[in-house]
Amino acid sequence: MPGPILRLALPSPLRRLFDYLPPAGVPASSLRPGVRLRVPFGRREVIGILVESGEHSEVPADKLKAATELLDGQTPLPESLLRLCQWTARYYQHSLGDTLSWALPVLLRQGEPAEARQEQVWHLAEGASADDPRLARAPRQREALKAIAQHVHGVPQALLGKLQLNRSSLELLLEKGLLRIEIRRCNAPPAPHHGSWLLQPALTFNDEQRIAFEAVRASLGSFHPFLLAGITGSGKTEIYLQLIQAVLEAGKQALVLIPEINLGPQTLARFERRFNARIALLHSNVSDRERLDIWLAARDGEVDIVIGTRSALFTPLKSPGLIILDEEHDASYKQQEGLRYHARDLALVRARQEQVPILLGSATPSLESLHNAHAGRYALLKLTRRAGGASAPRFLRLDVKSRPLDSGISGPLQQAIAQTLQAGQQVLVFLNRRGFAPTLLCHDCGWTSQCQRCDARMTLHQRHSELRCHHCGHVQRQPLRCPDCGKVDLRPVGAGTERAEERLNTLYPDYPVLRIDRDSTARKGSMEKLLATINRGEPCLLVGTQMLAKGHHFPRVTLVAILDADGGLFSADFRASERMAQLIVQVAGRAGRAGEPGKVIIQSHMADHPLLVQLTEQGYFAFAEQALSERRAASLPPFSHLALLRAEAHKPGQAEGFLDAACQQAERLVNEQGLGGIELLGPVPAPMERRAGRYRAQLLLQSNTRPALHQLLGTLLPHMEQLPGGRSVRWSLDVDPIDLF
DNA sequence: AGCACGCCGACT
DNA sequence: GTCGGCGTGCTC
Repeated sequence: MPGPILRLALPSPLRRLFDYLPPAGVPASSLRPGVRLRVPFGRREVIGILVESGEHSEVPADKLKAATELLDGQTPLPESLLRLCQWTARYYQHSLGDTLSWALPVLLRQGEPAEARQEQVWHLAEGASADDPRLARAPRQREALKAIAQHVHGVPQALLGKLQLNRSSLELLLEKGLLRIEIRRCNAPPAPHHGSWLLQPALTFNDEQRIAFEAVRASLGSFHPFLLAGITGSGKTEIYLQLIQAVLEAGKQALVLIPEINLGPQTLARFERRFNARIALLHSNVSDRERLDIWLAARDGEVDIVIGTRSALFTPLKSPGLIILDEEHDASYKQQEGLRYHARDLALVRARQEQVPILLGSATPSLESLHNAHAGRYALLKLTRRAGGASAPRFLRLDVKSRPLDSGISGPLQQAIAQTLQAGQQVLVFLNRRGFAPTLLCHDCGWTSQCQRCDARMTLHQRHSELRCHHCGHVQRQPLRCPDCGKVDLRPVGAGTERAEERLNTLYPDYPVLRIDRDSTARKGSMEKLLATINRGEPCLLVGTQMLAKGHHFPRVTLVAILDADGGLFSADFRASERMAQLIVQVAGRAGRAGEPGKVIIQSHMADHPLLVQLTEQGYFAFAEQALSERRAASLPPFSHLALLRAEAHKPGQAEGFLDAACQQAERLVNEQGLGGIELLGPVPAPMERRAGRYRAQLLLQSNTRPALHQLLGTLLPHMEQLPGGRSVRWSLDVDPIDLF
C-alpha cells in the first residue's frame, strides 16, 4: 500500500530525493512511480519524478510541502527507462533528478503532456484524378488536387498554408470524394504500406557474414553482447540490416546508435531504401517538439527503427528487439559535460535490463571492448574479408627525421602525390589540426600568440585573418606587427589543414584541392557540395582532419598521406596511441575500394616505433594486443578502473586546495573501510592549467577493482558536497574518463 | 543549479 | 545616497 509520502527526483545537482505530500484531491492509486508532479522547490516551482512512496519522512512535518499538480494521470514514464536512469545515476555518482533531465526530452521536463498529439493529413482518395470531369470548370480545385497528389505521405494540416492551398477548394474536393483526411500522430514516421518489410532484396552473405548473422539472430529474445570486428568494407551494415529485418519480422523494434557525425542522413537513406517500416532519426538538429513526438511514438510502438546519436540511447521502446551500436570505438559516445556517461557502456546495461542482444560494431574496436571479448564477456565476431574483392591498402612508414618538411609535406611524399595525380587518381592528405598554423611567432622578440584566458597558443586562421583559441573560442584579428616590439616579422609556426591546402595548391596547380574540416564544412550544404565534387572522380587532392576518416567512401582515392603520426606516439595521454591507430586504420579504409589497391604513407619522426610497426605490418588487431599488454603491465584501463575529479576556480590554487581536502577525505575513507588496491594520484594542476580564465586541477582515483572504486565514490561524494569552498570551486566527477585533460 | 540575502566599492 | 559585485546558505 503506498504511503502518504512521495519521494521525488528533482532537477538539481543534489544527490538525494525530496519528500512531498500528494497534491490535494489526487487518489493515491494514481501516484505510481514514474509520474511527473509539479512541486514548489525553494522559491520556485519545478517538475519532479516520483521514484517511490513511503509511510514516513525524516523531514520535519512543518517543512513538508504538498505537490501542486499531477501531470501524468494515465501513463507514467516507462519503468524500464526509470530503471536505466537509476542505474546511470548510481554508476556515474550523479543526481538522479539531473540524470533524468539529461535523459528526457526537454518538453517533458517543462511539463508538456506525455501523450501523442494528433494531426489531420490530407490525402488523395483512391482512384482520384485531376482529369475528373467534375473538375473541368474548377481550376483551383484541380491545382489543389495536383498539389496534394505530389505528396505520397499526404499533406499535414499545418503545411496547407505553406503550399498555398486554401481551405474551401479542399473542402469541395473532400465532398466530391476526391480527397480523404487521415488522423495521425504528429511527426510520426509514415505508416508502412502493407505487405513485406522489404523494399529491396537483401544481399548475399559470405561465410563470415553468415556466421556472424546467425550468431546474433539465434540470441534474439535474450541478452547477449556481441563485438562485430569487421575491417572497412567487410559488410557490417548488411549484417545490421538483415538482423533488423529479423527483429521487424518478430514484431519488435530496433535501436541503432551512430557516432555524432553527419552520418545520420546517409544511414537513414540506406535503411529507408531497404525497409518498408517506420524509421525515426534523432540527431542534434531535431527540434524539441519533434524529439518529443518521436520519443512518444517509440514508446507507444509506433516506430519500428530508431536511429540516433548518443542521447537516443534513452529513447523508450515498447517492444525492444535489438540494440546496434556502430563504430563502437568512437569517442563521441562519451558525453563530456554534466552527466559524463558513455552511451556504449549504458547500451550494454540497457540491453541486459531489457533482455535483448546488443551488437557493437567497428573496424577498430576499442581496447576495452577487445578486452571484454577476450574475457568472454562479449562474443567476438570477425569479418576479415572485403566485399567485392578489393584488396587491403599497403602501408609505408616514411621517416622524416632530419628531412626538410615543406608545410609538413616531405619530398618523397610530394613525389608520390604527383605520381598518383598523374595516374588520374585522387589523393587524401590527413592532418588532424585545423587552421593555418598552431602558433604565430615574432621572429624579432620571441612573442607568441598566447591566449589571454588559456595556457595555450592561439591558432592562426589566415583565411579570416584571425587568431583563434581552440580551447575557449576567443577570437581576435591577426596582428600585422608584433604586439610587444612592434616589428613586422610575425611568422606562422607549424602547419594545419589551411596551410597544407595552400601549399598543395602551389605544388599541384593543375589539380583542385578540397579542404574538409570543421571550418570548411560549417555552412549548411557545403559538405555535400565537396562530396559531390569528389564523387565525380576526377583527380584531385583532399586535405582534412578526422572528418575525412569517418564514414564517407572515396573510391577514387588510391593514396592516403598521414602527415604527422607523432602525436599518437609521444603524448602523455595513455590513450593517444590507441586513438592514433584507430584514426590511421579508419583513414586508410577510405582508400582503394574500387579494385585499385590503396597506398598509405605515414610520415613520422619515429617511423620504427614498435606500435607503428606492429600496426602497419600486422594490422590493427596485432597492434591492439601489443597495446593491451602494455596497458596490463602499467595497470592502466581496462586492467584498472579510473575516476577523475576535476575542479576549477577563478583564483589560482583554489581548485587544487579544494581537491587537497577531497583527497584527505578519500584517504581517510580508504583506511576506514579497508579498501585495498586504490591509489589517489594528485591533486595536480590540469595539463592545461588555465582555460577560459579558470585555474583547473584534478585528482585521479585508480582502483584494481570496480566495486572498491564505487564504494569509495559512494562515501566520498556526500562529504564533498559539504566541503567548504565548494561554492567558489566548480567541480565534477568523471567515472571512466576517456581523456585526462 | 537557481535563487535569495547580505555586506562593501564607484556611479547616475 | 544606491546599483551591483560575488561569498554563503538553502532547497522536502
